[in-house]
Amino acid sequence: MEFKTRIQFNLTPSYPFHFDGTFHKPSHFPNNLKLEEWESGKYWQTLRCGNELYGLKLESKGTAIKPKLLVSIFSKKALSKDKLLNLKVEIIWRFEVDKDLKEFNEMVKRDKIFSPIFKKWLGMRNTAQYSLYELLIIVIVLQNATVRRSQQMLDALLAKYGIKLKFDNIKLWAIWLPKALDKVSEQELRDLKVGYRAKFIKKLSQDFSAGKVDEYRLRKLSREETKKELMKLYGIGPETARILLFEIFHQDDVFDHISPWQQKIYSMLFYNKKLVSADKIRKDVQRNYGKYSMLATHYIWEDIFWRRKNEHIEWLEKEIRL
DNA sequence: CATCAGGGCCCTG
DNA sequence: CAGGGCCCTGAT
Repeated sequence: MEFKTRIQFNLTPSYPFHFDGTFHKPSHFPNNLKLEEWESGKYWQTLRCGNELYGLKLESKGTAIKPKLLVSIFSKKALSKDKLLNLKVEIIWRFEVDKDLKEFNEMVKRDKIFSPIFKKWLGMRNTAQYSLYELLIIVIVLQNATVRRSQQMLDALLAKYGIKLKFDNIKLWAIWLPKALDKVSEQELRDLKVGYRAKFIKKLSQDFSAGKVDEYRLRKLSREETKKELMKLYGIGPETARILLFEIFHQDDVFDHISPWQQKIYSMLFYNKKLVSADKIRKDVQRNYGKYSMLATHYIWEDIFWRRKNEHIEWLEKEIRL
């Protein structure tokens, strides 16, 4: 499928703004059938907004003092005014274009250990690249699996049910709509070697297809209410809910659940020690960064994965099991 | 060749 | 609320 119709507009992000830190998250696992593409100053992804699919391209324009985003939206046919307005609102929300980082930046400027890292990524946002359903699929293939296996599962699912979209001379994949799995049996999903996750994917897709989950309503709830609603979903426990709260609902303080593999990486990052108790890590991070505990951790976390692109970090390689 | 844990969650007792 | 089971893979 190719989208050739294009409409462009500019957005002015709140200052300061860090384009590359915002639109490339090196800690995310790379599967082969790509959902997004990035190079310095440019970013492409397929974009789900309601039941519609678009191609999205973002480019860094303007200057460091006056940052600007050039947004290009590719679609099958010309967009109505309403849809365009909706998309603008959605893009601003998803990528935190308007985020007020003043208080956060003031706080981390005084950080005794990590202020250089916060300075380096000044203006970075935590983005919601995906719709709730899309990220649910991704986090489910992450559960109880090594990175390589997660890649295999997502690739297999995309190859069978995904949509290959060409726009701006680039080919990317998009995750199917929930209703596309209406007539797909649990066994057919199992045949893609997703194991017991087939049941999760099937049930979740049914619930979304039946309109039982309203992402836009959840955005308006408090953190605790949203978490409660998410945990009701079949296959969604505390860890998955935490990821969703941060990466979809922009809750900056969800540093409550620390899994064993994260504990090992945090121990090295924060203390340069092999293993610090999860309880101590949680208390220290919450005390140091308060309502920005997850956002602050996100900066430090992504920074080490950026460094990994150019240097070999022995202890990290050991923790990233392929 | 077997055995086992892994970017968790569900279900049972 | 603790513990077993779950799918499949690659590591040992």
